[in-house]
Amino acid sequence: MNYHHGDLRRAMIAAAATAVAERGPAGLSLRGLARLAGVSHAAPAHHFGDKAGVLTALAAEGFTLLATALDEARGDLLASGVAYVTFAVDHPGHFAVMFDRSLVHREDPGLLAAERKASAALADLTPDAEAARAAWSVAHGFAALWLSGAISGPDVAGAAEPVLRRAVAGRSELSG
Amino acid sequence: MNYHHGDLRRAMIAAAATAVAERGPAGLSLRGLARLAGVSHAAPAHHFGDKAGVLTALAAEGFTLLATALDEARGDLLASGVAYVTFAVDHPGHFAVMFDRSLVHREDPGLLAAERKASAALADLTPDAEAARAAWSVAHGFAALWLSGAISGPDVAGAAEPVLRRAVAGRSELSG
DNA sequence: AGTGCTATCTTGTCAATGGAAAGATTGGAG
DNA sequence: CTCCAATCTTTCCATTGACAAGATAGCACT
Repeated sequence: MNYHHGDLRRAMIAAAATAVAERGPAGLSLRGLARLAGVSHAAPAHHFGDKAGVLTALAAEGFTLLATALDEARGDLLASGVAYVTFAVDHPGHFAVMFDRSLVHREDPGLLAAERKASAALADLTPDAEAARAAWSVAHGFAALWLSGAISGPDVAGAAEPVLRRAVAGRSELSG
Repeated sequence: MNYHHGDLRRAMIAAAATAVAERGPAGLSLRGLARLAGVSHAAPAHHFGDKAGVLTALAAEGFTLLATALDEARGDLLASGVAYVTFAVDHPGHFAVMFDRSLVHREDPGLLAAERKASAALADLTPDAEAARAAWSVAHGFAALWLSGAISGPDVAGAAEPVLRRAVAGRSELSG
C-alpha cells in the first residue's frame, strides 16, 4: 500500500458528496469513506479533523459551486433562480449540507469565505433586497421540495420556471 | 423503578423534538432519550422499532400539526404562508425531519396518512395548482432559510409577510 | 381469587462508529 | 545526506444502534 494517497482530501470530499446524496448526512461514515479511498480509518481526521470537518468542506465547495452558477446567469433573476434549482438537483450532497448548521463548523474560515462568495452573487442579482430575498426563498423552497420528493415531474427546470416567474417577474412596479 | 412508564411513546416524541431542534437529527441518541425518560436503553425499540421509527413518528406529528395550522388559515393564501413559516419556526425539530427522506420510514402508514392531511390542506388553499405550488415553495424556502440563519431579523412573521406577498398576491389575473 | 395473555420494559450482548494517542513512512528543503 | 513537516497507520476507548431473551405488570376471563 502506498503511504501517500496523493489527493486524499479531494477524493474524500467527492466520495462524501455521493454518500450524502444517496444516504443522507446521517448515513455518512468516516470509516466508510476511508475504505472507499483505500486508506486507514484515521486518515480522514488528519485532513478534516472530524466528521463535521468533512461536511464543512463539502458545504464550502457547494457554496463556491453555487456562486459560480449564479454568476453565470448574472443579471437575469429568473435564470438565476433556475440555476439555483439546477445546482441543488445536480449536487444534492452539497445542498443537503450547506444550510444545516448542526452538521458543519459554522465558524470555519473556508466555509465563511465560500458563503460570502455566494452571498455576493445573490446580492448582485438585483438592488432590491426584498426582491432578492423573495427570489431566493422560492428557488430554495422549490429545490428543497423537489429533492424531498414533495414536488416531482419529468423536468426540474421546466417545472421550476413558471413557479419562479411568479415571485420574480413583473413585480418591480410594486416595489420601486 | 416503575416497570411501566405510562406514556413513554409521547414522552419520547416530545424529547426527540427538542433534541432535534437543538442538536439536529444526527445529534439524536436513542439511548439519550431513554435516559431522559428514565427507562432502559432498549425501551424505545419496543415503541418505535429503530431510530428512524422515532423520527418517523416525529415527522407524522409534524404533518398533523401543519395541517391543523393551515386549516385555521383556510381560504387566505397569504395567511396560510405565514402560518406555514410560523409552524416551522415554532416546531424546528418536527420541520427538520418532515422533508428528509433519508431519516424516516417513508412507507409508514401513520406518516403517509399525516402527509395526506397536510397535502389536502395545501390543495384546499386554491384551485390553481401552480399558484399553490409557488406559495408552498416561497413559504418552505423562507422557513428553511430562516431556520438555517441565512435570513434573520427581529420578527419572523413580519419578515416573511412581504416576501410571501410577492409570490402570492395579485397574480391571479395571469393564471386565470 | 386464580389463570393465562399480551403489552411493556429490562438485562446482556455485539458490531460499527467517531475520536484520541502514539508511532511509522514519505518527500522535500536545507 | 540529514532533518523536518506532512501524511498516513496502528492501537485503543467510549458511545451508539440493534438484537435476543427474559422479567414484570396490567387485564380479561373464568
